[in-house]
Amino acid sequence: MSAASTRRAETRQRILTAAAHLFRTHGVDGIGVDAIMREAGLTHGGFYLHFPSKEALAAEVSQTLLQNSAQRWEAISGGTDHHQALNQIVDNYLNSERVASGRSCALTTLCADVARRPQARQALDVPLRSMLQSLERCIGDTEASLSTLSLLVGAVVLARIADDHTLAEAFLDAARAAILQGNAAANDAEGSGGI
Amino acid sequence: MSAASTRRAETRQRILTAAAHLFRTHGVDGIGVDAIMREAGLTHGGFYLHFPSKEALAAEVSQTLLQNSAQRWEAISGGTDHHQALNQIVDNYLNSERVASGRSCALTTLCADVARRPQARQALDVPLRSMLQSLERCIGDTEASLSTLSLLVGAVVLARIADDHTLAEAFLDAARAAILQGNAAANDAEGSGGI
DNA sequence: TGTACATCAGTGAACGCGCGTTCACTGATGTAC
DNA sequence: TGTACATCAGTGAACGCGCGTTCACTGATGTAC
Repeated sequence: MSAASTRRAETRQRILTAAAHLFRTHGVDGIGVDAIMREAGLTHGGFYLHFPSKEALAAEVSQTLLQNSAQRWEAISGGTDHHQALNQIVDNYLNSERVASGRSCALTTLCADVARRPQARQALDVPLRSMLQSLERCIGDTEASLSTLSLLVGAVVLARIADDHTLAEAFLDAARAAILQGNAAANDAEGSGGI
Repeated sequence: MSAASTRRAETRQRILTAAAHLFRTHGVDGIGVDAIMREAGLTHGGFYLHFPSKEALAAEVSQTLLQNSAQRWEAISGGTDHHQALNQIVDNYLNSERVASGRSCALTTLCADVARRPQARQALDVPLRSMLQSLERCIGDTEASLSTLSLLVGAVVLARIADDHTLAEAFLDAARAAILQGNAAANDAEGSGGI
């Protein structure tokens, strides 16, 4: 039983991985179950042994992708150097190679698909709040963590939309500068207030 | 000829309007030519008298929607009171009713569709740069206008993704506060520097 | 250790359906006389 | 002003195709004796 169920879980994972890649590249409505199963090395008929529907798969893929981000942020923000943690999160998020190759955060690659799917939106609630919490741990302010996440997401979305590579980079650079400078200013204010 | 060509142009416009509504609601891949033509009060066969393909329609719809935004911003930012102009742009952009009803900026409703379509991305280049120019006229700094647009776009994208209405509003409110406070700080710095 | 059977992950044909696009046709409008 | 004809926007059937989902079947693996 154990060996069989392990193999089953591995197959399921292979489908999730293939779907994550193809959904991010083509959008949920831009790719079929058939293509996903082929990328996972299977035939389409077996899909329903692992997932009740394509919609359910879309929700689970979105959730899994964002959970991964959330866990990484939690690990990074767990240390003592909050400034360095924020730096690491921001640099990783705004990395232009990741953005250009379509491996940027699920919030930016699947935003439209998720916004239209109540099931997927609900599945993202927990990891999204977790990411906000990690940011808040770094920054120390709730409102600033909300606007910082917005800035990160918006910069990547715009970099993906921008037709010109230079403009795309400019969005990423401007966001990085705004976040780090904004946070430095907040630290200064806090520092001077303390003295 | 004039009356006929006017009617033709009106029909074309009706298709564009219907497509804008349905693409924003369901995504480009989530709605068919048939449904668009039905919403425009026509049958699907006539579509190709007005557009060479569905892809071309998607590009033109995206461009038209963003051109409208760009023109509004240009008009608003054309006045003398830059601070009030920025206020107006931001309040209009982050309006929670617009966001909730799916009538938010095309950059946030069609972002994924556009990012995947080179033709649409190219069509958005001019209006996107125009919006940045309008922001720069209000704010007076290139980098700040890039990060301000990112903040606006990101907040709306996240508000659309957020499953909880309270969280959605929080993203919009935090972005508004960050932009207006950031701009006030920049004005202060400029003022003190001048003296 | 070897055989018989049960389980069940995976296969691939088939389902009804909607897609994007084409095309022969219709019928209202505009022009020529 | 009235008639004959040309134009062309719009119709709707048809094209091949891929979609999401179902299901009878296969065949490898695991269990019982």
